[in-house]
Formats: sequence, C-alpha cells, structure tokens
Amino acid sequence: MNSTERYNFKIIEKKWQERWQNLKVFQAKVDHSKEKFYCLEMFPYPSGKIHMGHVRNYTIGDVLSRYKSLKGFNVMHPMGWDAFGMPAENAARENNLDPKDWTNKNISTMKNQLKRLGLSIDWDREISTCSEEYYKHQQLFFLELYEKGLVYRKENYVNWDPVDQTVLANEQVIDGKGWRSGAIVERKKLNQWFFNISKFSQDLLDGLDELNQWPNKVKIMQKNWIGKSFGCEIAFKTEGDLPVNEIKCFTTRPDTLFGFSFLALSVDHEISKYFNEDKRFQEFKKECSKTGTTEEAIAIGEKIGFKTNLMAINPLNPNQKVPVFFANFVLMDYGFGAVFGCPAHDQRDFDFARKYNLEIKTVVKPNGENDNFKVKDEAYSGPGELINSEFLNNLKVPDESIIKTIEILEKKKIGKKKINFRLKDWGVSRQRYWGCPIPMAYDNNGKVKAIPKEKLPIILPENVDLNSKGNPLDSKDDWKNIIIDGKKYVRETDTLDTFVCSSWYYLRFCSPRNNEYGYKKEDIDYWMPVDQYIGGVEHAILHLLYSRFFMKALGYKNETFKFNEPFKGLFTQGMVCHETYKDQDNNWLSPDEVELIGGQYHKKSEPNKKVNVGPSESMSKSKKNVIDPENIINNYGADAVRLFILSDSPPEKDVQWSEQGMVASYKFLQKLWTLHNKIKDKIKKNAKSNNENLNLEKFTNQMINKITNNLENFNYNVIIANIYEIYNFFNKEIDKNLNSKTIEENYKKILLLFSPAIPHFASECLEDLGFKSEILWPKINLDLLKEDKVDYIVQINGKKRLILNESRDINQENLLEKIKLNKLLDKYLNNKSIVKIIFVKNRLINLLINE
RNA sequence: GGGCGAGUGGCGGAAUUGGUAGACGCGUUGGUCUUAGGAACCAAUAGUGCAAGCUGUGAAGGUUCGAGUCCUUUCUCGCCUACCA
Repeated sequence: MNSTERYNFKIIEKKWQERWQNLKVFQAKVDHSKEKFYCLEMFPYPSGKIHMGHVRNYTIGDVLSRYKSLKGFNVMHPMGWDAFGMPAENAARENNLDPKDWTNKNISTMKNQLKRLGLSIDWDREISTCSEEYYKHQQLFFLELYEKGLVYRKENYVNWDPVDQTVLANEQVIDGKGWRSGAIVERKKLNQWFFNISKFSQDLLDGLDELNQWPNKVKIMQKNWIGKSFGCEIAFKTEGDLPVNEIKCFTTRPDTLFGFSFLALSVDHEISKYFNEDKRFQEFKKECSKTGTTEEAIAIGEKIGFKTNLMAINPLNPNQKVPVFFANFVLMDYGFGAVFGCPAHDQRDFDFARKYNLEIKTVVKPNGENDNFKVKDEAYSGPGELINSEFLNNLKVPDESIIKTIEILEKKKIGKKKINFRLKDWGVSRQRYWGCPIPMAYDNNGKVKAIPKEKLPIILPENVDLNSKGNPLDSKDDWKNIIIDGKKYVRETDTLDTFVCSSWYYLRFCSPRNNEYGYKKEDIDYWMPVDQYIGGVEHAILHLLYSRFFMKALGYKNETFKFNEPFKGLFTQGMVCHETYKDQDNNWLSPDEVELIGGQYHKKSEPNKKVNVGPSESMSKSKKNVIDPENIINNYGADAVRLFILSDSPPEKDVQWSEQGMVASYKFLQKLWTLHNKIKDKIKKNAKSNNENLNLEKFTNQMINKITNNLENFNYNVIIANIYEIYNFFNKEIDKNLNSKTIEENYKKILLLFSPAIPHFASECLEDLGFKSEILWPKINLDLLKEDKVDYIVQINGKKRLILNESRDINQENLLEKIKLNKLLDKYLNNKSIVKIIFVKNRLINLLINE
C-alpha cells in the first residue's frame, strides 16, 4: 500500500481475514509437544444478528487467544451455536417458516458477521446443537445417566396455560397470566424427567474451593444456590381429629424448642389431602397462590394461616401442646414442608404469632442481658445464651446450644442430625417442539421403556404443525407411535431443556466430528478443562452449575473420565449500555432517530420536537437503545470497533457505548498508520547513530512489561491506554537522530504488542516492513527495565517537598548529601534537627524534623 | 430481609497492592494551517491562589513516618437473591 494513502480498513481487513481462513491459521490440532490453551466464550443463541454484547464477549476472548498463541501455547478457540429454543419456534410460527430453516439462516448470517470481526476461531470445529450430529450424542448421554440412576421421572407442578395448552417457564408468567394468551395460569401436576443433580450437592459445593480462577461473586452465588444448612429433623407427635400422629420438620434451630408455639405446614403438605372437601381450606389455598407471585408481594408478604384441629406436642416438654396451621410462608419443596414456629427468635414466626395471638416465649437472651430479657417488637436471632429452657439453660447460642440440643434429641430418639440442601433436582422436560427429543417411550400401561441405544438418534420430525395446541410433537402420530421388538410404544414427546445442550458442548468442541460418541477420550484428555471461559454473569448459576453437574455425572461410575470441573478459569464480562431516548409521547427512539443540536437532543424527522434522554441502560430491542455492530463495522472497521469496545471500561464492568469514543478509535488508527509510514521511512533511511537509542529501547521494554502484565490480569482497557502511550512516545521520539536498526527491532516488538487487540492493523504493518514468520511475543529484557536514574520522593514530615532524580540503588547517606545540597529545601531544613529518617530504597526518603 | 460489589476531575477511567493521586481517552479552552471545517497539528485542562503554597479519592474517626489502598462507624448507588425453617 502506498504510504500517502489513508489506512483502508476495508481492503486490509478483508485481505487478512481471507488469508487467515485460507491458511487455516487458527486450526487447532492435538500436539503433545506444546502446552495447550483452551479458550472458550459462551456460544451464542442464533437469534438473527450479532449484538454489541457478542462483540465485546468475543473480542475479549480473541485478545486472550491471540496473546496465548503468541506466547507459544497450542490454542483452541472454537465457536458454535446454542441453536435449540423457543424463539425459533415463535419466529417460525409468526412467519410460517420451519424452525430449522430460520435457525440455519441466522447461523449463516451471524457466522459471517463474526468472521468480519477478525476473530481467531477454528471454524472447522463449528457445532450446532440443533443438528442431529450433535444431539444424537446427547440422547446417548441421557440413556447413560438413566442407566446410572441419575435420571428419573416424577410428578411436578408446572405453570400451565389453559388456552395455549402448554407449560410456561417462570419468566413467561407475567402477573399470573400467560405472556402470549393472557390466560390466568394454573398450577398443574405433570410427569416430568429429572436429573438427579442434588445427589452431587456436596461435591458441587466442595468443587468451588478448587476454582481459584473463578470470580468470588459467582462462587458465592452458587454456594447460596446450593444452600447447605446444618440442623436437625424432628418428628413431632400430634393429637387431634385426623389420622395423623406424627409430623416431621427440619430446623436449624432445635435449641429454641422451648420457645415452640405453633407448627406450620405448606398447603401442599400431604396432610392437606384431608381437607380436599373443605371449602374454607380450598379458598385459603387459593388465597395463598395469589400472594407470592410478584417479588414485592413476597418481600412484604403478609403471613396468613389456616388453623387445623391438630395439636403438636413439644418433644422436650410433653405437657406443651400447640396448634397446627397451614401457612402461606411454608415451602413444600424445602425440608419436609413443615416448620416448627418459635416466634421469639424468627421474624416470620414472630409476624405469624402476632397475627394469630400465639404465645411468644423468649428462650435466648443476648449477651449482657439478664434472664428476664423479653423479646418485644421483633424477633431476636442473634447470639447469646439459652434461658427459660430447663435443662438447656445457659448454653451458648448458637454453636454450643445447637450441637448439645441435637445430641439430646438423638439420645431421646426424637430427632436426628441432618444436613439439608436447597438445591433441587433439575427438571429437564419441556413441552416444546424445537429441542432434543428425549429417548424414552411408554407401553400402553404407561410403563417407561428406554429406547435401545442402537435405535438412536431419534430425529426431530420435520413439517410439524406449529399452530396446534400444546406440544406439536404430541399430534405427530406417525412419529409418536413406534414398535420396538414387535411391541407397540408411544414416544416421549417432551424435549430436553436447552440447558442440557449447553452443559456439555465444551466437550464436543474437542472432538467435533467424532461419530461414535459425544467426545473422544484422547481429545478431551488433551484439551480439557477449558482454561478460560468467558461470558455473561447472567449464567452464573444455572448454566455453570449444570455444566459442572454434567462433568460429575459423566464421571460417575466411569473411571476413565478423569475430569471434575469443566472450566478452570471463568471471566464474566459486563454489558454494553447506551443512553435511552423517548419522544414527547413517551415512545422509545433509537439512537439513529435522534440528533444533538446545541446540547439538546431532537428528533431527526421532526427537528422541532425535543427528545427526553433517559439513563444509560443495557442495550435492548425493547428500549431501542441498540447499536448494530454491522453498521459500525462497515463504517469504521473491525479493528476500530475492537479498540473501542476494549478501551473505555474494564472488561468485567459495564461499558457505555459512545459514538464519539468510536470515532476517536477510528481516527486513532489513521494516526497510527501515519506514524507507521513515518517509522517505515526512518527505517529505510538506514541511518547509523549511536546517540539517543537507549530511550527507545528502554521504553519498548517497559511497554512489553506493562502490556504483558495487563494482558495476564484482564486489564484490557489499560492495554489500549498503553497503545496510546506508545503512539505518543514514538511520535515524538521518531524525530530524533536514531539508528534505523534500533527503530526496526523495537518497532517490530511494538507491533506484536498491538496484535492481540488490533490484529489486522498489526499484521499489515508487520508485513509492510517485511516481517513474515517467527512471530512470538517479545521477551522482556530485565536489565533494561532497571533505570539507572530514579526519581526519589523527598518528604519532610510526610509531605512531598521535592523530587530528586538520582542514581539507582543510592544509599541513604549519599542521598541525604544530595538533599542537603539542594537549595529548595533550605527553608525546611535550616536550623532544624532531623529526628528520624525513613528511607525506602529507590522510592523515597522521609525526613522527620522538629518544627 | 439476606448476600456481593462500588463511590477518584465536566465524563469514562489509571495508580507496580501502603510510597509522586488523576496514566490514557472523551469533552472543554486557546493557538497554527486552511476558501471553509464537525479535518489535521500544537498547547492547556482537579479546585483555589498573582505566586511560594494550600486543599483535595462519598462522610467521620483510627493505625502508620506515610492511606485512594488497611481497620471501625456511617451515607449513597448498583447487581444478585428472596418467606430456605
């Protein structure tokens, strides 16, 4: 390219993208002579076009992959498609298309868009979860887990839309109504398939400790989700008009048993069956399901109860009998669906007791209170000592009191020590068409039959009627009815939750074309685990926990599978945000519909109409505050977009999209190109000079050090600042009388430092200077890193008064001599005595003097 | 209610983990060049003061020769979570 021309990203980016593709530069192969690095970003859902979130996610991963390659690692950086899911079904229904066609079209569009970002992806490993080549292995995994006893079927409540005849996910229920039909959602019991993830609760919890390259935040979220609690199960004897003589409860506070004043049951507790005919109870139950839909209602939710005629007996004090209620705040799926109420030391129980005038007996006093302490306006759940508890009195709350009480209960055979987990089994059945078919069938008695492995894959039928009520597979009789070994069966028509697909895709990338099985042992033994996984924090719990479960499930009863955790390192990037705009009629406006005139936004189409600017929020179609990456790439090029998306904020935090910032990045590349040509001319001159070269070498070396450190620590925004610093320095320094050879050597290193962030630009410059192969990350010269002169901060009584540039490693005495020679300090030091000197080598000296 | 995190110029953000606060960019101001510029280049830019200086990292204390960084209290904001017994 002619050096007077502007930097033409259109030509140059295309050229390099084609070259990378043709030479298969990013193709990953098992090579035991090299250390591997598996870099993975969360694969996208093919929704139509890529968005800025993708741009950010994949740019971050690409910077890392390219850096690791230059560092000499054997990098695998694959990409695929999380291609099953409801949007395809909905879009297909609306546009009268086939979900498969819709999905594949989107994949092809998005793949081209990703390629235009210049990502270093091994496209030969591309996978799509909706292809039979992928999901057939998933069906086999399902059968394997079934054989291992990790899959089972049970009845479970679901959100049922009576109009659409379909099951709704929680987020599809809005104010108790179906998002599409608007019908009031019912709770319905359905038979569904479950993965026994709770079997691994303790393992999943323990595994978190090993994950020292995961954000703490995510580990805490998972820990809370798994929700281990230590306590005791107690069987309460009951008396009353029902054929019930015992109710089990789980409690973490058995020590407060003497404060017992009621027993509360979930409305779904098995005892509720005795109230099926009781109208008042049925009404109460309805009332309970009304509250508790919205989050706020739960937060301030009133406690309501339904009193039974049962009385529960305090096992430590058989004379005490308390009423048994059904209560809206008791959850059926935690513990036993029953709690013992101790109002004095639990706020919920306190509220409930107040409402129903139940006894509030204080059994814990805070430290420093006397035995007459009484709980008044709120429950006391802090530490202290037991009181009013007979033989438990004076035990220290919480540790001693809980352990001792459990011992006593166990001795009396009233209770048992118990560890309880909040984590529930994973319901994987979805009454949907566009998903992986579950390889199960039922005979005409409804008995389960696993499809024989040799009959796999079960291919999702095409040409289904998506407008039928309920699951379209249900009405596909020719697919549904099958014969195995001469016997008639009906297929399972539910499909798998799409989270199943994404729970093992990282394994598939290791052996994407292996036909026999989901992975090949040699491949995963080399590539796994994923060294760096990058994606949004919104998957902190479900996707990441399910993936971790999958590894444990595959390794269960399988000694050849040696992995415990899928992702060694995790990085969660922030979102891309943009200001929001609304017109006077409160309609959202997109950024292209508005323009800024004299500090005020106006509507482009109607310039006399003012626009209200809202806060910057995560880009979303509904608020119209989206910027289409494709337009941006067309206008400014991939490198400029990469530069901008990395520059403005640390990658783990949200970033504000800014048109000005984007333009600045574009202009910067133009300036950098001008500088490149200037440098190239200087190199060509072949000048020999020994005068001022050292500065350049030192600076380059410092930058290698800085950028390397910043790359290692994900400080990608600082790397961009470093690139600007390099520009500023070289742009000045290049005018000096420098040796051409020195310029060439150092500039080459600089270009390598540029290449993870702006690969097309750096490649072009390197080639322009005739550098071809041997591209490896530049080494740091530690000797050059040491300056022979150092700025010493001179403090008087802790205040900075002077900076002295003196030789490195100078000792305290010599530095003090120099200080005394400096007239600027006379006014501080004359006629004063130095009481103490703090000397930090090569940093500072602090003189403490008498004032 | 519980958990986690963050508060630094007009803005986004740096600060080798206790040692020159404000790197780098945006914006702003002034200048150069140009028919013109919303282009390019140069310079300035925390506040205050003519200046030496003084004051400054949400607020108040503390530890230290020295604190944006550590400790205590407190305020504000963001995110996650939700009646988990």
